[in-house]
Amino acid sequence: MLDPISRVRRFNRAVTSAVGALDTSFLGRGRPLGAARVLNAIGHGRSDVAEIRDYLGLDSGLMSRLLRSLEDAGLVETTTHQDDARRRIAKLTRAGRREFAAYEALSNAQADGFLAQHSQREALLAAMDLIASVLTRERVALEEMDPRCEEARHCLGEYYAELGRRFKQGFDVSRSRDPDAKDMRRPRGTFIVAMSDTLPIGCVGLKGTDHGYAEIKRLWVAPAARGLRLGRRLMDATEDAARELGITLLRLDTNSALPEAGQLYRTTGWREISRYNDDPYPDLFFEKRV
Amino acid sequence: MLDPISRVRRFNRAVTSAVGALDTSFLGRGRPLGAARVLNAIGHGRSDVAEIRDYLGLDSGLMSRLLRSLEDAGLVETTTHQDDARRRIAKLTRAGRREFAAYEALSNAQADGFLAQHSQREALLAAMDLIASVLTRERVALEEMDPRCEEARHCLGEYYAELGRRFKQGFDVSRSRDPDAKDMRRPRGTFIVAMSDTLPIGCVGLKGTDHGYAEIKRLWVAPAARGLRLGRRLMDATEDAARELGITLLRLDTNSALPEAGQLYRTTGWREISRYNDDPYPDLFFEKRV
DNA sequence: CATGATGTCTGACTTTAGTCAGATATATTG
DNA sequence: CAATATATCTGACTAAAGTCAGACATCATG
Repeated sequence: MLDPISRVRRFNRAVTSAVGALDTSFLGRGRPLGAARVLNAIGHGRSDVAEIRDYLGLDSGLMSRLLRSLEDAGLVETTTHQDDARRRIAKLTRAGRREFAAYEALSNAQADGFLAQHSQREALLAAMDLIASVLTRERVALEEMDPRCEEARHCLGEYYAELGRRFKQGFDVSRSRDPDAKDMRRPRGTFIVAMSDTLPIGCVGLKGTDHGYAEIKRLWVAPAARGLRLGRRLMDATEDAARELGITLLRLDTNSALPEAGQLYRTTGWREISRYNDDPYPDLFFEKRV
Repeated sequence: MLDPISRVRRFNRAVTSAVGALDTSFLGRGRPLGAARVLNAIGHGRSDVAEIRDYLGLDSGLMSRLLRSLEDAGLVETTTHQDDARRRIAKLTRAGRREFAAYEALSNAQADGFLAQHSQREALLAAMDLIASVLTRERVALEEMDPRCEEARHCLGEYYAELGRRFKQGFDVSRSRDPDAKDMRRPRGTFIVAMSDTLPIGCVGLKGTDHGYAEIKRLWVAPAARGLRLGRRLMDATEDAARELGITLLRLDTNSALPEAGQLYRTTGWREISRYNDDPYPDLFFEKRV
């Protein structure tokens, strides 16, 4: 009734019936669910037939027939892969794009309707982010990105906002030594964003310097993704990138108001060192040889 | 990407594939999903065939066949309803109870596994409660219960804990005028619990007095269910109950540290009056004629 | 270039879910 | 009691999803 397992199962029941409703709404366009799923997979940019089959978990015979039915309806055209004539590439036709847009509109309206049902939108969204992050934790992809791209800027914005909340004196990025974007791009360094599906949920920067070491900056994990050991994965990926770039010594600074970060560094081979810069915010300094 | 609708849709995708996995895990017991659902509905105490059919949204022909297949497998036996020989009552046999227990174990293990994936259990559970409450908002049932029952005690415990957090001076129930349970039972008064599936998510008490009015006490809505206008529904139900009991004048006290409550009373026809008791906690007093 | 692996397609099949039109027995109501 | 409504069941049907074996073209590799 009130024990944790019952609460999870209540959630499962609620969500199962909601998902059922979501599926049947797709049937409103007079197309079996299987065909609709293939159409939408193609619309979302998956073009390789084998990839779609894999993503949707379909038998190759079934996949072939579904694709054929979409072709017959004039929604999809297929060509052969240019490097491998066995593989097929599927693309939407003009009519297919129209149809896909209709499905998208349906999905968006549904999502919008769901949000409209609750006055505490932000709480609801945060809850959904958290659950989606846990469910898709196996599929979080770490991607190297330009620190100026939209995903990176989103992460950094959230990071600064959080420092502002957690530091007693607040946080003003212009007073901190804001790393130059080009120092966090290969070959000087790199910037890694953790993507869960389409949502950026964490980041870390590796900033090259001219002083014989590189610095780790901007390690951030979205509140919804904490507890999934994502910080450790981001740090591991950064160390791998550093080794690739021929960097052998890493440094970082942090603040004791962020105890979980200090804890992470201490348990992953970082050694506390004395202050090596004059940034006003940090009060803890670490070093690691990779 | 980061807009609210995309976040909802990311959640939908995550949950859809998880639900798919959940469904197929049910298939692990070599029984089609339809039959498994009927078996589980019976196991969870639904015995009236029409009720099961309605709950699962099945056609009567299909329901009949599924029931027959479970009977043939020796898992279910049916009898006719004693007051109405057209209706059938389904019960699990010993083998059926064993099979049901296996499904339950599967579901519990699954829920437990999900919880184990995240270190912030409470945050995860709160998020699930919130989403489940929004999804099942249409199906919240207001039920009159004994104020001493488990569901009621859970709500009251949460209510006191919340007052403790929100009142500057804290809250000690023994210093407040704790209503006698028998004053919140028919015919003196009543106690209503809002149930969402198996989870109590709100309550309100109607306490009879000997002074020509009845008092509304213990109005509480779970944090996960706020924003769904449940407070208003609970108040409406209490007024209905009062009318049924022949009560024409209602009073209540509250505290200005609970502004959403005061707001609710002011917009639903309550009139502020002067202090009518010596309880140390309230500082606002209302009255309504029904 | 022979051999085996891979990606796709086709035909033949099964299972599951669901629909619809009666048939049957029982209950309700004027 | 007659007429009507209700609950269940049965038979006949369809749609959708999925399975499996094998055909065929193409690719990779020794």
